[in-house]
Amino acid sequence: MTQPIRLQVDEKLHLKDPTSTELGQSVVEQAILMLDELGYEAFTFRKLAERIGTTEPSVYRYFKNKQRLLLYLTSWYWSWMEYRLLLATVNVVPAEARLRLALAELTRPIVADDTLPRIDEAALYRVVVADSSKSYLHRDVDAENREGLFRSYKRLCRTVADMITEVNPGYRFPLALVSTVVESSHMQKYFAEHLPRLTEVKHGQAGPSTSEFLTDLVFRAIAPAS
Amino acid sequence: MTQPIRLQVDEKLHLKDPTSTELGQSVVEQAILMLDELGYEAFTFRKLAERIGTTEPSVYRYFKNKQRLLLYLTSWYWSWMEYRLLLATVNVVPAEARLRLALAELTRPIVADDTLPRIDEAALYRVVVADSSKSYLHRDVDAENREGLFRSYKRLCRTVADMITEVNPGYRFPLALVSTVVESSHMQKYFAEHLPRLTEVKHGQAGPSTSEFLTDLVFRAIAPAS
DNA sequence: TGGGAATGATAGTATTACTATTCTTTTAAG
DNA sequence: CTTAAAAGAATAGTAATACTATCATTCCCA
Repeated sequence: MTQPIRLQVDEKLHLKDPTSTELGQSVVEQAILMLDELGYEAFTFRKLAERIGTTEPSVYRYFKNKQRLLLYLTSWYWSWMEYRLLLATVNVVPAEARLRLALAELTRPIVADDTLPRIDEAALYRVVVADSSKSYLHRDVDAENREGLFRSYKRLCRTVADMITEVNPGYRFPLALVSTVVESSHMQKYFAEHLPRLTEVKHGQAGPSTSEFLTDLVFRAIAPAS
Repeated sequence: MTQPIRLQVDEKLHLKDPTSTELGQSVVEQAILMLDELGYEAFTFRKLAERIGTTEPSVYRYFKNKQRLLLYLTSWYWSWMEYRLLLATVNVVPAEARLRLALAELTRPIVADDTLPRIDEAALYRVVVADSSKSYLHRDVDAENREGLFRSYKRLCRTVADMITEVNPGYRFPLALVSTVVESSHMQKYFAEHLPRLTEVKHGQAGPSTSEFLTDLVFRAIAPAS
């Protein structure tokens, strides 16, 4: 059995550390499930409180509002992704092989496992696919960015961008390419399921995968001109 | 002076055609400006009604809700984009040149002009950049898709995907590539302005442009293996 | 045992999204 | 003209949401 891991997220993302109490853990655990079931718009702190048998203000004690809770969950997800990415590449030396493994981690759908206690990884993945962009597409981005709340996302992108630069130091857009790939990997999954005319990637059946598409895209993009 | 153009959008996007009355035109005109100023979340029909000197139910007479109004505006934008794209490529025969011109249209930021009466194109562009993904990232996508409300977006993607296939019939992911490019062109602009550590593209200053990044990306991606 | 901090519950408020109903104007027929 | 039907717009709601001020309880250390 693998060790349960604990990931750090920025303190400013919560008012009170939800991992420090039983109630806090329930809040995070059930928030993931309810966001997955209801979607971000229909999810409310009142419904969440009812479900875990507590009251609205108790939830507000942990998170300022639902937008911050979403940002907490996505930040946690990015940190977890970076951890998995480092784990997958730690013993690999050749730059191209490292990048290939990193891309495989970045673009592969998450299925359920139990490395993380009380976290439904598959549900969290679906929430990230459908709603992560809403954590920065709003009026307060600039203020939140000044507070450093997007650090884990930036760090992840930087890590992969550095791998690209190692493979081809002459490529001019490593960061833009990585952020495009990360967002596209979610988008293609969402399109395959809901707007299938926008992609060749298939939902839940045999067919070309997002991983194939994006891995091919990256290696062709950064290949030195021949 | 260029002819003012009129674009068709699906009838189901509105309850009553806003172009058919003075009030309807004001609703669309001011909605664009207010969405740009306030962002999608803070924008309400009440505020809009107040601004144009009418009442909430009068606005609801034209659009079912604010999500439909957003979808109307983005659909209109995609139709307009396709129109511009056809205009730019109509007299060009070589497949590669056509694709290059299409990508230039797709990825270039919109600046103000007066071809469209009562529409602030630059404001609409900013709204599309910041909020267009919210028109499909919600619970009702599947129902709205069944109603055909995403047709203009699909048609645009298909048009460009066909251009890619003409350049290289062997490329396996034309649609996925186009939807990635379209979304990325907005995202890179948004990141450049709000989260600049996620991209090499610069906001409002000299530096590599989104067009350069994405044009390079597409042509490298579809280049036949040498 | 008693005072303060931490936690939680009660009961609000302002705003939002939306609607049922009424009022007014326009139009069109007799 | 007159009047009746239809269309358009305004009034005045409601239920739900996002949050908060206040009050009550428990816990912990002195």
